[in-house]
Amino acid sequence: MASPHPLDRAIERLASHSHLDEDDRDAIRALPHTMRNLDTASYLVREGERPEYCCALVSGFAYRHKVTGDGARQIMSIHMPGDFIDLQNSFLDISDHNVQSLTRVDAAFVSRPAVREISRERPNVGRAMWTSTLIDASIFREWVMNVGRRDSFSRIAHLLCEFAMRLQRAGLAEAHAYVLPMTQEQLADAVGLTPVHVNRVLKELDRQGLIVRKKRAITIPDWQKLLEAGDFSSRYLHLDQGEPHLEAGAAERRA
Amino acid sequence: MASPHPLDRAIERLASHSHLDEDDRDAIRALPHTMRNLDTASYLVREGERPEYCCALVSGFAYRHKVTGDGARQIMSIHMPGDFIDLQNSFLDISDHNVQSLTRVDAAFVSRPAVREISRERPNVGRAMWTSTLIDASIFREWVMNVGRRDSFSRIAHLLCEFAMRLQRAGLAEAHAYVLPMTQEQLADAVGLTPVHVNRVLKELDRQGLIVRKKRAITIPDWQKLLEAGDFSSRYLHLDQGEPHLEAGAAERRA
DNA sequence: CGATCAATTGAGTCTCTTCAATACGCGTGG
DNA sequence: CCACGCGTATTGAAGAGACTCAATTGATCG
Repeated sequence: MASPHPLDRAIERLASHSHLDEDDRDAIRALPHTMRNLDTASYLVREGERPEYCCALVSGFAYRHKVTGDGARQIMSIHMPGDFIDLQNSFLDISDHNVQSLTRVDAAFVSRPAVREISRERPNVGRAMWTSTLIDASIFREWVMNVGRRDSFSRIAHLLCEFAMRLQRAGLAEAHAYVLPMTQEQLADAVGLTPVHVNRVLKELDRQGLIVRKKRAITIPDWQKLLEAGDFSSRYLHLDQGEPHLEAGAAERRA
Repeated sequence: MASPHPLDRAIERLASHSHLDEDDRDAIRALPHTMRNLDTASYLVREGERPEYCCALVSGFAYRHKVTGDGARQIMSIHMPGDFIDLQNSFLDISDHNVQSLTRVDAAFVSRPAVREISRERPNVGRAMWTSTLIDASIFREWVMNVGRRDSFSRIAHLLCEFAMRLQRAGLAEAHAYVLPMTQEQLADAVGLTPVHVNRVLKELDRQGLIVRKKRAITIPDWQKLLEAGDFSSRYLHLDQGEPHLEAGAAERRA
């Protein structure tokens, strides 16, 4: 057991869906990187720029977003410690969106060429990174549906479920109690609603006993009920991914 | 110049953003595959199933979609000849969405193991495929924004622009005149509106002279005006991708 | 020439937005 | 320690965009 390395959490995340042997892990740890501590609302990536680095979140939260021609913002994903944020950009030349920190953040910046090289030299690593971007894409698809076809109530419930589930999987919180690291305005931009309406829906979720709020801390008294309210199924998170001996049935049952 | 091969169009698509040498192309052509001709509305992939094949569209159109708990459908992308449809699934075990044909379709089915093998054995091919899924993901992000933050008018205009642009890039139609291969109901499911409202918006786009309709054939008299109406910028399609000697400025200028 | 599916149109309704005011929480400076 | 300021959250009232329901037209096909 080596001493803790800033990329360990990210490595574990990759390993949770794709096989990595000890050499692969060491190769990732050996990736030249610079650690940076960033203030809230710092840009990690800017739309239209040519990113030179991929980065992995070590602590803190970040979000991906775009802005329409008339200034409306849409958040397309939220990221937490252990997430690689910019594998997207490792092979795309010009960034098509922004990534900004939601809180203070520690991030490890790895140069693009280094990422490209490791993904070529170490097939396991390349595959793990590809898989990771495929799971991200699956989450985008779910968000398209969330924003396109669910009403405000389930839309917000759904986001709360996803966040809970992912935090738990990452070992960062219990699924039934966590702190949502964003303002209601940001929440609104994530679900395609106005902050005012988000406020009312949160109040209603609370009133119906689906969540309990204390500032931004959320407690979920009855997970099952929130899942139903949010029309949430974790399939799109591909949590069972990479457990080859699991029959399809087992994955089904997990709901 | 070999005789035409069903995968040629897909190969050209990959090569348009990632370098492939003659050996790489031959390797793709040599991929064992079965051609299938499918009726309209056939499933190419089903949510919850364990896909055994990746497929490339040779002719016809298809779409990706999911269905909410109460039966509302959301289309998350539309695919055309030359698109690899299921690289997504090459490394994800359980499909998180459906893919269904929009028209009659010819598709080349390649086994998952074969795809995984070629992507490992031939780094150029692996990289091209990865890049292709990254571009798909970029399109999903744009759709999140389209559905989340644009009103019905620009939302539909945006979709019409995207489709025009992609058809043109694929050499399947002129950008200013093409046939939209879907019903208004499907269009509605793609933009998160009702068919009734889509009908009204199309009528309005027509009335304002942004499009001319003759059945499902669309003509665009003034491309610039439609771009503006749809708040459309092609950046997210990453068309300039893989032209390494282009400075950032050139990409900027393309709008 | 029905039968069927897609497109179109009208009328009334509802979710979510907009505008606007107020309350709350927290850090800063006096 | 309190006052002020600012960002965030909350609440009310009115309006608008999109939906629902329902009927009609049009196109295609056996």
